[in-house]
Amino acid sequence: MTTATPRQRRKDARPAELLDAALALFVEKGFARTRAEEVAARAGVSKGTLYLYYASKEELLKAVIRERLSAEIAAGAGQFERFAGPAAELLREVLIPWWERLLDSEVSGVFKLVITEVRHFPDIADFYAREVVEPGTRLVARILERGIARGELRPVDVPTAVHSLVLPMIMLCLHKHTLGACGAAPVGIDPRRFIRDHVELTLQGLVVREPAGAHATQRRPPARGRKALR
Amino acid sequence: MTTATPRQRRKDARPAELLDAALALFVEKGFARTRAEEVAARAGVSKGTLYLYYASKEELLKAVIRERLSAEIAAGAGQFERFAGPAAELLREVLIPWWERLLDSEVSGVFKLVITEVRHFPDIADFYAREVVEPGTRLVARILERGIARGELRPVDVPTAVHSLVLPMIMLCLHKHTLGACGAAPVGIDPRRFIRDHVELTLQGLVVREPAGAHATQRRPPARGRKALR
Amino acid sequence: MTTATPRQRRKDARPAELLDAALALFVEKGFARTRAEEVAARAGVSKGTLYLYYASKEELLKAVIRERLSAEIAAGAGQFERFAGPAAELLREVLIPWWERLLDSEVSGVFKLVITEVRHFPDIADFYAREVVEPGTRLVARILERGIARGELRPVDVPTAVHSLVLPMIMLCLHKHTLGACGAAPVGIDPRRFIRDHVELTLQGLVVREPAGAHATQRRPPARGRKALR
Amino acid sequence: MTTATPRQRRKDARPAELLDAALALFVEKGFARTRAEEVAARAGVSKGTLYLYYASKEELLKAVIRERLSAEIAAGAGQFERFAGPAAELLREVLIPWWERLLDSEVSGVFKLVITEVRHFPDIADFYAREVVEPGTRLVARILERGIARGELRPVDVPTAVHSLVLPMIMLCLHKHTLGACGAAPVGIDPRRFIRDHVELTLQGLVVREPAGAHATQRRPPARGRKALR
DNA sequence: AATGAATGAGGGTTCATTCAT
DNA sequence: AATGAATGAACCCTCATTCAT
Repeated sequence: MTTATPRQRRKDARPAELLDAALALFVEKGFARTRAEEVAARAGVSKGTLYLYYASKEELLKAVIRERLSAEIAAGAGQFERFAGPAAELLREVLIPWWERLLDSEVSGVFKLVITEVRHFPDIADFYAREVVEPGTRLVARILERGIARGELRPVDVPTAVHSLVLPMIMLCLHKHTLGACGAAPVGIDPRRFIRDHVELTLQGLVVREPAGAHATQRRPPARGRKALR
Repeated sequence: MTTATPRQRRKDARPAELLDAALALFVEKGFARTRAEEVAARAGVSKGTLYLYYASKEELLKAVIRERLSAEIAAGAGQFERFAGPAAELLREVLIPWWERLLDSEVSGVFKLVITEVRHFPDIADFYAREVVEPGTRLVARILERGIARGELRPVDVPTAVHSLVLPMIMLCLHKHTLGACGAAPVGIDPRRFIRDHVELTLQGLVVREPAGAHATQRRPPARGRKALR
Repeated sequence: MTTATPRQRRKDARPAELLDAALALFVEKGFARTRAEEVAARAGVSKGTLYLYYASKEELLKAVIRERLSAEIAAGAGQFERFAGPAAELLREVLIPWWERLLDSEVSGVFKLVITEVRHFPDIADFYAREVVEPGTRLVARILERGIARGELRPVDVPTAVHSLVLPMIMLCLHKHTLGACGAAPVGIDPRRFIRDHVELTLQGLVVREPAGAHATQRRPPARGRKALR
Repeated sequence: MTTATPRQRRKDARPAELLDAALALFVEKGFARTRAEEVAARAGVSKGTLYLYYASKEELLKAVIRERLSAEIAAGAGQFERFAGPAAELLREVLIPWWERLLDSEVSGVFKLVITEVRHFPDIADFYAREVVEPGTRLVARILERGIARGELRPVDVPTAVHSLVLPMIMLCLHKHTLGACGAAPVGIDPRRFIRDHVELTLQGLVVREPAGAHATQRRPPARGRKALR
C-alpha cells in the first residue's frame, strides 16, 4: 500500500541502488581507489545525495558487505533446512546450486571486499565471523555430521572436511574478481564444472566404500572436457 | 666475496630491507593506506631514499610481489624435481612442507597483495599468471599425472584435482592475513593440521582403492584431535 | 484586531520565531557554524520554510541585528525623553536599568554578532553606526551636555566621557556570551553590581565637587568584597 | 650558533610567518571564512606546508592566540614590576603606553578572535582566563590596592575599578578591527586620546581629593536604588 | 648517497539553496 | 504555504613525489 509518489519511490530505491553501485565499484577498483562521487554517479545521483543515505564512505562499505551477504546466507540456510535426503545428495543438490548462483551474482565480489578490508574494519570482522563464517560452517558441518551419523560418510574430522569442501569455492569467487577479471589469464578451468568436480572429488574422500567387490559406485558425472579419461 | 665496508653492506641490503618493510606494511594496512614514508621509516631510511631504489610506490609493490614470490616458487620446483617416489608420498613429503613453510613466512601475505591489487596492475596479473599460477599448477599436475600413469591414482580430471588440492592452501594464507589477524575470529582450525588433513582427504578421493578385502590402506596419519575416529 | 485562525497566527509569528531561533544559535555557535536547518528546526519549521521568509542565511542575520536592536534603542530613547531631572539622576535611573534589562535579555547577544560579522556586511556596519552607535552616543552625550550646561558636571570632553561610561557595558554583554558562557571562567564580578559601581565611579570623575567643608559624605556602597578597608 | 643553511633559516621562520598571516586573516575575514590555503599563500608557502607546522586550522588558531597574547602579557607584567611610583603615575606611564602599543600592533586583533571563537574552543577559554584575564586583572588590581593602601586612592571596590579602567581599552581594540575597519564609520574619537582621557576621568573618580580648604569633599550622590543605605 | 622541506593534485565531506510535490 | 530530497560548490586535509642541501 505504498502511497508512492514518484519522489518517495526514488527515495526508497536509493539505498539499494547506491549499494549496487558501491559493490560493483569497490570490487572492481578497490575501496580506496573508488571515489564517493563515482559511486553516486553510477547510482545516478549526485555526490551529496550519497551522504543523505550513508554517513561516510566507510559506512557505505560496511552496509554493502552486511546487506548483500546477509541475504545470501539466509537464503542458503533456508534451503538446507528444507532438505532431508542423504548427505551426498544434499551437497549436490543444495550446496552446488547455491555456490553456482553466488558465483554468477555480483555478491561473489563481497568476498574480495572482505579480504581487502577486514583488517581496517573491526565491524566487518565481527560481522563476517558471526554472520557468515560461523553459520556457514555450522550448516555444512551439520550435513556432514548427519551423514557420518547415518553411516553414509566416514568419520572424518568435520571442521577440516568443511573447509576442504568450501574454501575452494571462495577462492573461485575471489578469482572471478581478481585474476579472472584481468582478461589476460585463462586459468583453464570452468568454474561451474570445477564446483561439481570438486564436490565429487571430496565426496570420494568422504563416503564409506562398499568394502567388497561391489561394483565401484564411482558416482561421478560423466565429466566431458578435454581431459576426459579412459 | 663482498669485501664491502659497512656502508657498502647497508647499501646492498637496502632493496631487500625496503621490500621486507613494504611487504609487511602493504599486507597489514593495504597498499593505499600505507604511506611511502612509513615503508621508508620501517626500513630505517628516509622518504627520499626509498625513491633512490624504487621509482614509485607502485613499482615498489610490483617488486615486492615479483621478488618475494619468485624465490618461493623456484624453491618449490627444485624440491619436486629431486623426488621420484609415489605421488601420494610426493604430495605428503614435498607439498605439505612447502605450504607449511610458506604459511609460516611473511611471503604468505603476497597472496593477499595479489588479490587486492592485480586488477590495477596488468604487470602483476601477467607476472602472477605466468610465473606463479602456471608453473605451480603444472608442477602439481605433473605429479598427479605421473601418479595416474603409474596406476596409483584414479584417472581424475587433473586441473580440477590440482585446484581442489591447492586452493584451500591459498585460502589459508589469505585467512592468516585477514580475518585471522583480527584477533576476534577463531575459526577453530589449526592451519598445519588442516594442511595435512586436507591433503589426506583429497588423496582419499584420488587414490585407487584396493577393491577387495585387502588391508584397507586407509593410510591416514594418526590425527589426534577431538574428532578422532573409529 | 487579529481575528486570525491559529494557522494565521502561526504564520504571523513565524518571522519573529525564526529571528529568535537565529539570534540564539548565531550567538551561541557563531554564524558560520550554525546551519540554516538548525535555525528552522529550532523555530519549529522545515528548512524550506525558512527561505520563504528570508532570502538567505545572510539576510536572516541582518534581520536579526536590525530588528532586535532597533526595538531596544527606540525604547531607551523614549525613556530618556520623558525624564528631565539632574544628569546624575538620569544616568542612575534610566541608563542603569536600561543596560540591566539589556544584559538580562537575549538581545545582549547582538553585540557579539555585530563584533563577529560587521566586517563582512557593509549593511550591518551602516545600520549599526547609523541606528545604534550614533543615536546611542547622542543620547548620552545630550545628558552629559545638559549636566555640564547646568553646572552639575565638570566640562569634560563629552565623547570621551560617553565612551568611558558606555563601553564597559558593551563589554559586559560580550562577556556574557563569550568567556562568561564557557563555564570555566568566573571573572569574579557581578554584572549588575558592576553596572552601578561603574556609573558611580565615572560620575565621581564627572561631577563638580563642592569645594568647601561640606561633611565628607564618603557615601560608597557597602562594598563587601574582600578588599574593603579601614 | 645557528648553522643556518638557507633552508634551515626558512624553516625556523615559518611558524612565526604563518602565525602572522593567520592572525591578519582570521581577524579580517573571520576564522571560518579564511581558507587554510589563504593563510599559506599569505605566508608565502603552499597549502601543504601549513600542515607541516600546524596539525589543523584549529590548532593554528589556538597557536595564534596563545603565542601572540602571551608575549604581550609578559611584557606588560615586566614593566609594572620595574616601577614603584604613585598609582596615578603608574597608570599614566605604564598602563597607557602598554595599551597604546597594543592598539597599534596587530595583536590587538586577538581580542576579536577570542570574542569570536572562545565558545567553540574550551582550550582558548582556559588559556585566556588563566593567562590573560587573571594576570592582567591582578596586575592592575595590585596597583590600585597599593594606591589605596598609601592613601592615594579612595577605598573603592578594586575589581570594579579595574574593569572600569580596562574594559574600554579592550573595546577600543575590538572597535579597531570591526566597525573601525569598515571605512564607513567614524566614531569621532581618537583612540590614543581616548585612552588618556579615559584614564584621567577614571582617576578623577579614584583619587582622594584635597579637601579644598577642608576635609575631603568626597561628594558622592545619594544613590537610592534598592540598596539605599544609611 | 641521503635527507627532509616543500609542493599541489586529489578526494571526503558539509551545507546553503532550490524546487517538485 | 510547507516540505524535504537533491544538488554541487567549497574547503579541509593527506600524501606521493621532487629537489636543494
